[in-house]
Amino acid sequence: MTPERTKATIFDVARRAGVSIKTVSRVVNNEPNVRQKTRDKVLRSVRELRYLPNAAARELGGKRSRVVGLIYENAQEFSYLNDLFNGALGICEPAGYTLLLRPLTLPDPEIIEHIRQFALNARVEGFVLPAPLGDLPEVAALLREMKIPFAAITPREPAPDEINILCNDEAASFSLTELLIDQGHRAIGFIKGHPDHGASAKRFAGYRQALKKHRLPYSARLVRQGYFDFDSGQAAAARLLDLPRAPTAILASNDDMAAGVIFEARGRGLNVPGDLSIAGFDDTRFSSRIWPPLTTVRQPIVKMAETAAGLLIDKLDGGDTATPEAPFECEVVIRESTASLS
Amino acid sequence: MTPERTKATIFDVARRAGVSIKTVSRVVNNEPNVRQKTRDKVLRSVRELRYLPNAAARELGGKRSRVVGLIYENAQEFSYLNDLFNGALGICEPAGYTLLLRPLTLPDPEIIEHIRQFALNARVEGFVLPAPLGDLPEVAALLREMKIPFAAITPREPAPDEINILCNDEAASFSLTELLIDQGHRAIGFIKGHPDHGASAKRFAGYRQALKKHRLPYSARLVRQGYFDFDSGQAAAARLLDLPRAPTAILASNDDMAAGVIFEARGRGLNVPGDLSIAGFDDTRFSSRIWPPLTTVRQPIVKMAETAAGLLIDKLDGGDTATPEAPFECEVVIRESTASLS
DNA sequence: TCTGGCATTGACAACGCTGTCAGCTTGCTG
DNA sequence: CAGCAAGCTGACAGCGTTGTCAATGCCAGA
Repeated sequence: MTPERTKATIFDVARRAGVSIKTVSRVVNNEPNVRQKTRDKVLRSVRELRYLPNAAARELGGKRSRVVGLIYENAQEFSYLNDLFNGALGICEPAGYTLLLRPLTLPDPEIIEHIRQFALNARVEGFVLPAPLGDLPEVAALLREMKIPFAAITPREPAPDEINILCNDEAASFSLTELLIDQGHRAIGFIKGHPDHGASAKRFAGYRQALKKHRLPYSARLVRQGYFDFDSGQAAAARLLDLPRAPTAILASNDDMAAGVIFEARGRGLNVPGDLSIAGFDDTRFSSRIWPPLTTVRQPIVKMAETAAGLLIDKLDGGDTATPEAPFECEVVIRESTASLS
Repeated sequence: MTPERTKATIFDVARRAGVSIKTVSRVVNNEPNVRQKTRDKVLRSVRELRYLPNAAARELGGKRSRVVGLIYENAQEFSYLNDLFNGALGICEPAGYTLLLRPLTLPDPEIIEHIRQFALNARVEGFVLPAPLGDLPEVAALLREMKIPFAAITPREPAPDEINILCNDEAASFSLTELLIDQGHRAIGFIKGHPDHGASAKRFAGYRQALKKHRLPYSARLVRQGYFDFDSGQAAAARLLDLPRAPTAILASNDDMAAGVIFEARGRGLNVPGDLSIAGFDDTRFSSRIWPPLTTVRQPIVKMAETAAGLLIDKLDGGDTATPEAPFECEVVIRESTASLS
């Protein structure tokens, strides 16, 4: 085989296979109406010449950029983003799609303009929108106006006609709360997540349901608003621990805040979990690495991202209507930050 | 102004400005030899029509993809990656370049093939190579063979003819060690970083220099090999703390390992920093959020990434030879994980 | 005024693919 | 065995830029 001096084009492949470039195009794009024998000839030629379609020419001729955009909130937990990105990339790459990231700092008064610019500049054909972006009505409106489909990951309200990836946050929160109740805790503090995230309400709902099931009184003074960041978790913990009859367990709506709670507890010389049990959500990279390792809930984020990207690409490739997916299952991970009330 | 039904092309701009498309092209690409008056006319037309050059056509016609690739090790600290990405993106976007990420899981026997595929598929014009990728000779060889320039961030050996972004790791390590010595520590353990990273050797060198300056004996038994991950840090700490005359301070070559040391110390019921002072490197997101907050060294990663991307783009745009940059300054961040020997 | 030479501008052919549409095959029906 | 539909294939015109090269404009110096 002669070392290719220059990259092979569709013409080279066609000549070698003894067909027209159009037929090569059909084969490469998996279009129907090509005889199997012809298809084989072309594929062999493609392989022998290591033919790689020129993406620019493809886009110019065919109006398809094969670019998927992933917009995310810059403040998000990194391991979450990492899983998200790896999951989506793992699907996009083999499918011949390019995955482009676009961080956003929320709240952003110019968010619409930023997304519009990104979509235009990068010729994005479809978006993956992790929480909380799938919940912003102006974003959904913009994408609808631009006729760009999207896959929302854990939105509060599933968007009609779009792809929605859900997980059973509520059930997981229920289980986690139940675990604490089983361990003998009666005064269980709860730190809510950012109100813009759909997950926040669900996690809170699970907490209330568990209390109800076990006939424990719900007390608003044991519930504080947090914003998913370490500092808000710490602040909320401080106020909970200042309470006359402080909780013996605190459930934070994510691990960042739970880490803040641990930090606050340690600062007060409290023993975790001896004096205070703490649990979070998300199972971030550090959840198992802080002391004590955190009891938490793990979402199958990689799989969720894979599914989001996969369904989106199906849609872009003109596949059938996206099938409504069953919610993904979360898993409670029990570690040392929670213990029976002694 | 009529609402543009369809996106404006270079022809529309040319017609409106009363010039040829070639002249529009020249103006848009900032080429010389266009009269100022003509330039203004064209620019006005561009603005009025909201003209955005079609990237695909540009690439097809001009052979320039304006894609910069960022290859990174998937196991890397997320906040490091995040800073890296945000820094590079902040430069690429306004410059009209697309930044594409490509995670790699090291060690990877097929790394060359993976990078080659990525470069080919994504038509990458230049790479940003954070440590340890800038140190792998086969990667450098591949990129040279493919004639793709790159910017290496903190490589062990600056690559000749390429862009190298350095920082004074050694001096920072020296300062940190000196800090511990000043606090009265005499038996200072050191956990080395991954041998593939250029920074590892430099950090170790700074440690030895500080000992030397203060006439403290260097003892190999106080030095352990780590690999930049939490577990190796914990394991190394375990062996150091098992020593007959255990160190009263441990310097880990990064924060992940330092977190492992804290974890191990806590597991043994040691008080940090009362019984053991601990310091790390990198100032990751969690460094200040674990208990106790970690004394560490902060690298200006965002700036380093910006510089890397900036110089790379200059090179791709046919700018002059990249000026050799002075190393970036690291900053010692003193927190509560270190204290005077009581 | 004329000329050479540089600055400025434009005409037109790539670039490598996909969409359209027409033409050729094939297999089946009557 | 004609006739027709469906299956298969190819010719060719875009797609929106940039590169090349020729044409024109302009100015200083002869």
